[in-house]
Amino acid sequence: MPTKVHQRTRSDHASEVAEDYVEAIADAIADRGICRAVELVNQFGVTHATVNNTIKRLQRDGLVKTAPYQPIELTERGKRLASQSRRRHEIVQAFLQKLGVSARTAATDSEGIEHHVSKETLGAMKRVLDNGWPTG
Amino acid sequence: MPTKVHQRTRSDHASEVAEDYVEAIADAIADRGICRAVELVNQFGVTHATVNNTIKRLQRDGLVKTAPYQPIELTERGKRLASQSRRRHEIVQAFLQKLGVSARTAATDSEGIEHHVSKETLGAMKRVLDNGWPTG
DNA sequence: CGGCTAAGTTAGCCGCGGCTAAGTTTGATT
DNA sequence: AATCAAACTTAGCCGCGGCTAACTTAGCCG
Repeated sequence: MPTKVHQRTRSDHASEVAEDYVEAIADAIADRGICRAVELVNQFGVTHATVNNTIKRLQRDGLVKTAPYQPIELTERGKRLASQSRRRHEIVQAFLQKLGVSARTAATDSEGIEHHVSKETLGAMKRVLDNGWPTG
Repeated sequence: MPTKVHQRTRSDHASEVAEDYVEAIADAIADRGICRAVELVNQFGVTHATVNNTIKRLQRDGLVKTAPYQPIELTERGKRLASQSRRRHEIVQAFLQKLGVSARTAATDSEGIEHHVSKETLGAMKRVLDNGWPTG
């Protein structure tokens, strides 16, 4: 009876790594105009080879476009995912700080939490930021 | 210059899968006295083979003990991890509900979030549950 | 007791996200 | 123009957490 529907083909769902990468790429482009792989190497603390593999997956999945030895750019889908992720990230981080968590911890925890927050929960956090704590 | 905000020092941490498994095993033992692999198969919606592989890793890592065709038991370390995970899970879930999130969503989101909540953030959530919302 | 079924095991495969080691390209500086 | 260091690519490896397919064991029941 457990009806175990195996929905394996979840190619429409970007991984957490994908979200982290497009967010970082968008930030780099916003800050410095372009994004080079070495910036991701530094930011994520992984090797160049790993960044390369990941970028290839993101390109295959239609989130980034790049060519050998060229800077990394985002596709329209990539840009959409990046701004979505960034918005979630900002709301979670601000919410945690409003909760009384230190800025440093809020930054760390929001990194992990942002990928697991549903629309409903995000809305509840946003409401707090806009209107204060619930039920007076 | 290199920001290197991201910390790779999670080697001492059990994986999220490990935490989910020991939590489920502890629940099964609490509810029915023993835990059989088929319960994990049903609960996580994965195959028997996958449960087997995972249990082997957990045994290698000293979290569970079992023998062929025998029920799954927790080691002391496994029990400690389970109750820790369960406590985190409960606090996060209750906090989300207090935030105004539906029970259903709180259950889903807390599953993902619990693995990324630091001691400090958990403490802040607990404080809210005990003493109400912060700063008057 | 013999069979059958559910539970468990084993072997082998895959993609992701890591790594090292070695080679290639680029671009700045001399 | 030649060199050199930094950036990048490629090849090959690993462990995790999934899977299928095929097999073995346990235990219930006729």
